[in-house]
Amino acid sequence: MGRSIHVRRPATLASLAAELGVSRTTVSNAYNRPDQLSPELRERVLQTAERLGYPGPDPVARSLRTRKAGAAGLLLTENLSYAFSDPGAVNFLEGLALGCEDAGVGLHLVPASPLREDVAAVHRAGVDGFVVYSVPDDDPHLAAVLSRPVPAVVCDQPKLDDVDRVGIDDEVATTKLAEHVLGLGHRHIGVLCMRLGRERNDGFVRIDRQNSAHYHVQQRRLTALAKAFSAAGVDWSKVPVVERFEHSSAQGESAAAQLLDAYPDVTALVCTSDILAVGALQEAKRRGLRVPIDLTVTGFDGIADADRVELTTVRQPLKEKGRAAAELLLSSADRTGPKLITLDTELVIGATSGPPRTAEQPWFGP
Amino acid sequence: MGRSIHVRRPATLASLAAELGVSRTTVSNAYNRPDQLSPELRERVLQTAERLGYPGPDPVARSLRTRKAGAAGLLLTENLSYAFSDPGAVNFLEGLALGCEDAGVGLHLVPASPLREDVAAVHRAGVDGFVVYSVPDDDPHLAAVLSRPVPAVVCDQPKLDDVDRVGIDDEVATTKLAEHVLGLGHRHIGVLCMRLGRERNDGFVRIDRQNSAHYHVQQRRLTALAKAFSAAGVDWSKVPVVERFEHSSAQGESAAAQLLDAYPDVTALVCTSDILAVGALQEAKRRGLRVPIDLTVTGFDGIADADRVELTTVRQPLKEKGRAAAELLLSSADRTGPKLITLDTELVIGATSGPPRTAEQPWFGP
DNA sequence: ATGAAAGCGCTAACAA
DNA sequence: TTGTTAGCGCTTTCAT
Repeated sequence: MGRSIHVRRPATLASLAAELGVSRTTVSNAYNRPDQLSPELRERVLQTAERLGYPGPDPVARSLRTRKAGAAGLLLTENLSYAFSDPGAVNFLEGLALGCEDAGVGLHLVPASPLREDVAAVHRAGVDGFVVYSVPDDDPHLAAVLSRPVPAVVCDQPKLDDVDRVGIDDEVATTKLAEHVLGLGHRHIGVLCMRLGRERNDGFVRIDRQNSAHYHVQQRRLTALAKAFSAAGVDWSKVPVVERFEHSSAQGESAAAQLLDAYPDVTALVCTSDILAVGALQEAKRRGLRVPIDLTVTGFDGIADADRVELTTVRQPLKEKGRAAAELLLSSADRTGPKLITLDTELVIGATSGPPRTAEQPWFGP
Repeated sequence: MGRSIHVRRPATLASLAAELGVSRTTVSNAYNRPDQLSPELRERVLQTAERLGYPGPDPVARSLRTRKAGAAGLLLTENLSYAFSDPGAVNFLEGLALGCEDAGVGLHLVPASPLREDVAAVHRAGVDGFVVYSVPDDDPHLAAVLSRPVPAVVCDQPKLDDVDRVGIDDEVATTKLAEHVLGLGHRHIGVLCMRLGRERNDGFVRIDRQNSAHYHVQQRRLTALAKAFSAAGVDWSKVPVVERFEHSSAQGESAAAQLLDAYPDVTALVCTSDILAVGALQEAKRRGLRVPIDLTVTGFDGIADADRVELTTVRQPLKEKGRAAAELLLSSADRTGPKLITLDTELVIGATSGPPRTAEQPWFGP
């Protein structure tokens, strides 16, 4: 299998046709429409191709001609490697890959680093459509995707009226969770959330920032919490909310520390992601707080680690979301109006939530 | 951002040029060489583009012209979703994605399902090169990749003389591991390995199959074990080796069961992957075998789960392998001969290996 | 069953 | 600074 043969692209479909003394159509047919020519001729074409080192029709030229790239683009708001390091993203992508594979189309991960505003990569991608995974509404890469004359499907966020989307009902899910925590009796609650905007803001979040968040999912979760808490008589403006730019359990740890330092009377930590919650559990452990006796911790997503630590959380069908996104994208040609797919979620009550230790509910410790 | 504007691709670079009364070069320059024309003209071009709904130069046409796709292809031997479900693959891909992103090139996952021999997907991919991740030497997709006039880099396997490769020294690593197990005193050893060929063969493996394996990595590990065991006086032909086609801990479990049922006197299970080893540990637990007192279990790879269960294993730098593969591929233009990168491995002695409990070698515990 | 003609949309010399 | 000229390599009516 010598690579040295291919030093310079030598043969083309045209040169092969010339060599054979047939038309280019015939050679093309030999590859694309075997039934359109005699088996003998086809064999002769293929043999000569082999001899000349002709590697078959050039995919790019073919794409240009057919206006089909045979690939779906994927846009992430994070570094590309996030696709393989964040458990939620990995699950989503597994489903997406499944869907693409079934349809025989490739999955083109676009190198849209959030650092350099390299929108060019979006324009350079030879794809038939894009899946956009959870980006802020002001992401320039998103704008670039939407400016391209190919269909797009958004997963989770942002909510765009005229673009297909697959997601969950964050309000319903969050409300269920909030009611669970409130139902346990918690009234001193702290919240840990993921980034709300493209600029780094590690720390407490005021109401105005919550309301102007560019990450719709986080915003909706906070809004739902605010609503549920208020309904239970908790003054949302007094509920501490700590934001973290990076999504890692280490950041969850530090966020929990920051919150508990400032609000030691908090009895429950509601986290808008499992990763953050896992970090919060670490921090609780470090402080000698027993979960859920001294502190209730909840997450969101339902990743494998959540199961492992028996986290109380909302499980969402990440893999199915990926599949649905693929199907939505690949069927978008048959449709006219935008379509929205909302998948179900499930409240999972684990071992990390319990009633608070209050004066009313005295607890006789070890 | 109405998508309805783009019902039919209306504007092209040429039509835009015509509208503006300038040449196509000028429009092209407005996008690709801003310094080659006056800012005012450029602005006028961009404005008119906006007005006409011209989405910028078509990426495919540009690729055809420039002979650059701006993407690296990835070929897996498994379903595409394997890239996101196998921990080892995920780690490798994280590194690969990192490397691609740094270079600003996309990562095109090729839908090369092992079921349908859909080699066409390889031919359809508009990429500047391929990374081939751990495939058998007789994989038709691999042949398709090598037939294309673009560079290729193989990760791990197969070993091809004239193709760049990044891998580890499986023989050295396996030998270290074998010597550790032998050094503990084990002489009744069983082996669990991954698939050795493209056809399913779940069960015991005879020598001839070991020697004719198409998965070089597995083969080399077995060979190294054979050599080390023989040197220690263990008759390799009597060492039971169980193969599993699917790579999952459930399969590791059943493989361990199969082996222990037939060879109850085995005191150590050497597994050629951590995943299999994790399954073996499960099975040991199910049988009430204490590890490492009743049974020693070792793995290979160094995935996160291995740490979690304190597995004795060989840690290989999976992420770095990905990075190295990207760098190798993206620099292959500057090189002439094929290049081989061999990364270091580390023997990690965890809590799953210990001396055997035998009559001949009484052991005085801690 | 095969061939001729006509581009797909773009960029890169080179010239002006 | 801008335009002219030539393709990149292929597929696809339509005619033979």
